[in-house]
Amino acid sequence: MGIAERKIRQREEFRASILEAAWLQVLTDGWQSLSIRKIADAIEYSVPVIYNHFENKEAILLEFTREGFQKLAETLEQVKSHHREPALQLEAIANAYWDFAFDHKEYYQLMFGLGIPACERVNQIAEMKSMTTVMISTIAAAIAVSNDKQANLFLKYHTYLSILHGLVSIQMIEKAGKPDEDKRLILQDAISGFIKSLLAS
Amino acid sequence: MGIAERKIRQREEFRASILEAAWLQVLTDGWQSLSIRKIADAIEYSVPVIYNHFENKEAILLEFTREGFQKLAETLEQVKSHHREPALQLEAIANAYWDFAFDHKEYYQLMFGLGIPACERVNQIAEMKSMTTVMISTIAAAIAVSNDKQANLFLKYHTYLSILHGLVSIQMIEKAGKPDEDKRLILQDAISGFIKSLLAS
DNA sequence: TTAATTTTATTAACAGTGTTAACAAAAGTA
DNA sequence: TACTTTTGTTAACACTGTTAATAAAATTAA
Repeated sequence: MGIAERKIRQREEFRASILEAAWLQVLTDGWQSLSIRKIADAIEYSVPVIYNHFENKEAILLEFTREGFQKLAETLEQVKSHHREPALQLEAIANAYWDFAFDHKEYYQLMFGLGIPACERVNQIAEMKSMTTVMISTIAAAIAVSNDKQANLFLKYHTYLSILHGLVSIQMIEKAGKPDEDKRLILQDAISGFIKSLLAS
Repeated sequence: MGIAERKIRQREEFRASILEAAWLQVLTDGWQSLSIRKIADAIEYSVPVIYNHFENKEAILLEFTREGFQKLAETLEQVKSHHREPALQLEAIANAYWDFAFDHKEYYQLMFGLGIPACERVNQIAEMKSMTTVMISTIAAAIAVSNDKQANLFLKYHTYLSILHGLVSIQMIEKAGKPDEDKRLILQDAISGFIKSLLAS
């Protein structure tokens, strides 16, 4: 009796159609405004059927997060295989990572919990300038005593802030882990590398 | 007639009490679960009065974001003033930035739109391991051909990922700006710095 | 084919959310 | 005291995620 098999297949298809409708939603209006009701509407079923296939909304987002990491990993592996030297590989991976993030913004934001609300917010905040100013002026002073007085100030500032923010937010995602001392080590490592290359380049 | 003055003062106080109640909420349950109704409850007024002082919920969060950047800027300025050498200043600022982020998590998450949903999500995702593996293995290979074979692999991996994620997410926040080429330059700069220090240290 | 059972889908509700229109009460002014 | 303005409340609208009760359909057993 192929009935059981067909049923399983149909369930799978149904599940896929939910994800498809959900992803369309995400691509259209961002994952912030994804709603169970809109998905139900799109697939022309009532709301509770969705709960037969996913425990809750979070489970749907989790699915996309998984997909995202899988796609990213594939891409990085592929790109890596195009080179032999580790240095070139690291460079290629970095570029691919960057491209992935911007070619699949919705995935990336989901994967790393970027909440965007701040996006519109942050750009209308004068107070941010004070922070920027402290950093930029200090970097300017560093460049002034460095071996490369022509270094691009804004670029270096941007790199500095990005490193800091990256360290912090990755750390916040992996919330549990590591004692304080180990975390501080990572910070030391990244920043001393930046400073060294800033002064000596 | 001091009536007008008193009224202004009262309005100010009311506004402050809203923010106070809201902030208590944020500290208790995270900014995700801040709600106008809970604020109204806390200050023992009806909901719409809040809209006499803030255009909407976003405006309240914006206020906190502002506060956050102001506090951070103050801290960084202060810390900077304790040193003369730019290199030391950059290091001190980095440490202070780090401390601020973890001493005032709620502020930091608000300021940079960290959405936490992913926090619980990301830690239950096997697929992430593939990405991690690609990066770690490549860095291991790089260390193997470097001048410091004893370099801490996991630390270097963490730095690498943090730099990438930091670059991406800062870029996403400042969404508009800069042409593609300039952005790529920032990536190149940060990554080549990392690789150089990895190979030559 | 009919009867019993299991699976699947729907309606309707609960408990929240942000926001606002209509109205009542208090405070200030003439 | 009468009028005007400010301030506050009630009640609703339009959403959200989630679920209990129930109807309908599909499958199995007799």
